[in-house]
Amino acid sequence: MYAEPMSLRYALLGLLAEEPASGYDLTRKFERALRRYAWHAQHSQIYPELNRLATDGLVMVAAEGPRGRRAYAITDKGRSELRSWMLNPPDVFVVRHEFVLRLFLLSTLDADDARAVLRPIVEESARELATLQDSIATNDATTPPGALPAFGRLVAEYGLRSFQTMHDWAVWAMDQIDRASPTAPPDRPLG
Amino acid sequence: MYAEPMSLRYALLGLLAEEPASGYDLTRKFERALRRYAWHAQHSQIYPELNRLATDGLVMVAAEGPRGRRAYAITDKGRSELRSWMLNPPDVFVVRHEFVLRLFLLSTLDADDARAVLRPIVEESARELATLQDSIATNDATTPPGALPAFGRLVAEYGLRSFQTMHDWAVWAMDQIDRASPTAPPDRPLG
DNA sequence: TGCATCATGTAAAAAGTTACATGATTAG
DNA sequence: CTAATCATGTAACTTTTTACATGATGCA
Repeated sequence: MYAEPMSLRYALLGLLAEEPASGYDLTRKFERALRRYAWHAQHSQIYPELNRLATDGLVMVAAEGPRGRRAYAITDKGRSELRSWMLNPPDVFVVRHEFVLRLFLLSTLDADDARAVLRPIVEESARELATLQDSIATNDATTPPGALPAFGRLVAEYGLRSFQTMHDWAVWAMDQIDRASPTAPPDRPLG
Repeated sequence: MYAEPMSLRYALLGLLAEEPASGYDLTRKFERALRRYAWHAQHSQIYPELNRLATDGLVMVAAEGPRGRRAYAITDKGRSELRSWMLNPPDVFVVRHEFVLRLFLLSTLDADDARAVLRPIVEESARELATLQDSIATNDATTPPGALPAFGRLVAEYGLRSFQTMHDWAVWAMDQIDRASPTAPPDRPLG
């Protein structure tokens, strides 16, 4: 009876609920913050959608700047639509995760190829983890001790834990493969 | 210079690398196994793609059955294309995860609404976790002890750890919100 | 003055979803 | 005999990507 996907619409509404932004700003937020974890959208999709949101009265032009810049702000109507979307999650979430798809297909490779796929995952997730840990530490240090943690902190924690999980899993998986079919004779100490 | 996404193509190739299957079988595999974790595709997308894969010589009709059923098998060419795709991951993976998007937007809600969003996550991830743990235990029990673990086991482990992470995080997040703004006066024991 | 970045759009093509359409086989 | 499931397709529509297109501002 009803459709209700259109996550892009709510992603934009959500970002504008945090603070007013232009299409250009929003494009950068997707690229920098959302893309690797949650959702992506190009500017060619964002600008038309902002215009539709404005037509529907969910956002409004809050300020104009140089080079035709238009900063949008969410309206009360927009805020209420966003809230109702947030409080009514679907039964199954849309998931499209090429990394996990590749995990599923690891079984099509032999042990050496599988190791070659896993190795960079171990390395990159370790790097990613360190970066995140660092930026969280910096953030926590600047927050007054004992004060309420900002919501952004919750997302950061989720990202941190997810990378930790990925890293630990990849190390474990490598080990499983090594046990099943060692490349070289294991360098076993005496005893 | 080159495009190279078309993950659906490789998802199909990968599933067919495990065992021959019909479009109908593949549709069910997406629905049952891949959809919640990695990727989804409808039969209306699968059938045309299988025909294209056959035209390109990456798969072939291996068997015909009742009701016009056609079981496809991967060819050597298909296997080699799949391998090269697997060994050449992109710099950034395609990610589209409505659940995580909603996490990002949690900051647009007040504490009560945020709790209302998190509560079902805690409950559902716990259920999911129990189901997965169960099916892994059953699987591990039927596998000869000390034998090489099948690759499917690696994916199952990843799923398990991911749900555990989600669950633990959601519990932690609820607690953080409670600390910042308790709903009712905390039922604090004397002392 | 020239280059990077800011800033917004549209058009064409590809990918994905929903709806329409049809028929065979099998188990109860 | 009839309902569920197996089985494959196409059409219309929506969403997303890639490419085309243009110009202003600020900094070195």
